[in-house]
Amino acid sequence: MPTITLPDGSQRQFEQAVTVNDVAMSIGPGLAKAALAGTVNGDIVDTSFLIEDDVELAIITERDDAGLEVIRHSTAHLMAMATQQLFPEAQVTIGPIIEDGFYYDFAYERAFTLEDLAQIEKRMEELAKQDLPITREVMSRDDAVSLFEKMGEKYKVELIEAIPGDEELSCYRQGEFVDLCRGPHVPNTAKLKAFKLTKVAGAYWRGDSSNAMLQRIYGTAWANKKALKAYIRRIEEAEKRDHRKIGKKLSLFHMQEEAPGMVFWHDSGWTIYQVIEQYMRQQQRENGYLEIKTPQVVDFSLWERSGHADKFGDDMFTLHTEDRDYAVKPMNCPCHIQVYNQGLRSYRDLPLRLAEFGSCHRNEPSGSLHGLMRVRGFTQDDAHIFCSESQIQSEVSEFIDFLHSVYDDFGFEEIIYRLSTRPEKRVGTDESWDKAEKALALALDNKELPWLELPGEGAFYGPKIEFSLKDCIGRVWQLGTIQVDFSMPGRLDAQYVAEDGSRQVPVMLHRAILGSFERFIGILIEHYEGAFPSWLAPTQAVILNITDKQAEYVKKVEESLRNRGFRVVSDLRNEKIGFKIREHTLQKVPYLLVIGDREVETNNVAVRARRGEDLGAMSIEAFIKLLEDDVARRGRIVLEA
RNA sequence: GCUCAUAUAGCUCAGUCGGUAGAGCACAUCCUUGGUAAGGAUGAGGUCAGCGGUUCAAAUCCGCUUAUGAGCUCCA
Repeated sequence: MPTITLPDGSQRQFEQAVTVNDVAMSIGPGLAKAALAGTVNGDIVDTSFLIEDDVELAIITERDDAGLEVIRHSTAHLMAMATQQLFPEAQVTIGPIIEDGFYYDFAYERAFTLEDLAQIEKRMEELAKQDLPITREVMSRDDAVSLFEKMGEKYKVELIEAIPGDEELSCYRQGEFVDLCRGPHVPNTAKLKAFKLTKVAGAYWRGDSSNAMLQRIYGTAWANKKALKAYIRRIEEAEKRDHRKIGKKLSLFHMQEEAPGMVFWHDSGWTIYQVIEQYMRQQQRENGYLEIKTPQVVDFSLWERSGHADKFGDDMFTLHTEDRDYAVKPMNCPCHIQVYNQGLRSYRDLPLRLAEFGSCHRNEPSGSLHGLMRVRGFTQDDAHIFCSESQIQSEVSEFIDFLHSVYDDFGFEEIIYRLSTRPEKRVGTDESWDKAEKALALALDNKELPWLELPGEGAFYGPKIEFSLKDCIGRVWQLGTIQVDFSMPGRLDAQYVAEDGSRQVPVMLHRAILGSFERFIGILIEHYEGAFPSWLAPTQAVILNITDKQAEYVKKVEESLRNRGFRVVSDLRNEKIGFKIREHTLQKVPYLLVIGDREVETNNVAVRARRGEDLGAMSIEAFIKLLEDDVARRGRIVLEA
């Protein structure tokens, strides 16, 4: 005689065991129709789940996030069913949900084409309309193995065999399609009303590049057609932020076939780059860093000693002269240790923070190149902090504060924090690793930052924190990082004299805030959709004449703004004012100063802000003040008073 | 690096069945001097990513190479 407590606290009693669906029905037939799943004491279950004891129950519908996840998961099954009907030779593997959708990996003799996708989607629509009931059955692991063996699903068998022998497994069946799955699923295929297959791509079995390549079909699924349409529109809008498109439109940079993965910066893009570099230089100076500059081409033997040649030799660009082999540096750290090693260091010198805008080259795999986000030639705002173990904690903590103040200036709010911990192959004692990981975790916790642990993802020489941001379509890119290194200083003979006169090996913290200028600017372009705040905008204001008569006055205004250090140009072309305004608005210039006879007579400028608002006529001095304030604000988000 | 797709004028793109290319914008010249998102006319501009093959004939079909895109792997 179960008593069921609903989310609003109300209770219902039943004479005998009931399913989630029965309970929903007892509340109302509308709810029963809308029910996709339930949560029983916090665990998500099918609507067919039989409740025998007193429980807390919530009915899940498409309005719950969990309901949407169930829909997506069931849509993945629907796709697998449709695919196997059309391509009986295709074997199923895994089909999880992802952000906004799902995918399913198939083993098939050839790649699916876009025509195949359209066909699969059509079959899915048909199957959904058939309103096939989706049923759950439980079986032993061995029964499951023989079932899928009989069906010739060898990947599925491999998956099941990895599960402990005594565990019970569940299978879901719809029509003649069966799949091993934890569930839950929607009660019938008619609940799947709004989906679309989006792309097809190869993906390695179990994510291992030495395994076979499977065919992955991606799809998106929503509660209804309206939400699906809204999603598609959202993606289309997001794609307009693509830094490659905006970079071209605003002529910030370009790349070309002769230098894959290398950036040709145009004057506008280089202006942004330079503003950022000068800003970082200033910030570093204020935060106790010493700026240095080290060579880009260094004898290969240094990379052998540092361990880079061994681990990353293939990714390094090398040069050969008659008698020597060199490498173009892929990282700055070995060079920074060379600077550290000049002269005998004392514990009194620590922490020593050496910074460099270090130009690095890495021969990244061709398939991984991506606009400015992943390039082969880039410049890092790199620095290495040489310190004692006892200084790690405070250095990491100070660094995170520094990073936040920089990100605030760029208006970044949604930072993803990740802590990568010890990998299997590593150097250093467990004791050091314990200490370093704890120091990093504590630094994050002390600032109450939400972070995710990536076990085993640390570098071989030490754990690291990654600070990442998302691009316009949600891909995550690492910008900042701080990494503890127990290995390299020792390998390259860095030492200091401790209080007791003994020689000690310093700990090295690798750290970057922007990461690389290239990637950072890529993210920045997408963040601002090309509409840079005044301090970064390549051109801060354009001065426009209405007719030739005002040309002289325009030049005068231009000169007085230039003299105050602003980046301004005048547009004296023989075009209508509306035409010029349109053009510079599309170029996302923050301020347009319109000069007609009225402004010349009153010695004013008429100011139009980028969004189209008319700030009215003002004196040149008043505009200078306005722009100065705007520049001083940087990209900080100003809360409305 | 792997799978699939793509590559046509400076940019965005069209080009049917194989018959040696077209639009809009941009650019140049001229007219127009116009008050807040496109004034008008005329003109120039490409041997269709590169190499090879099939064919009387290739932007179009086939192969290779390069680059780009999406995803996978990788990312010190």
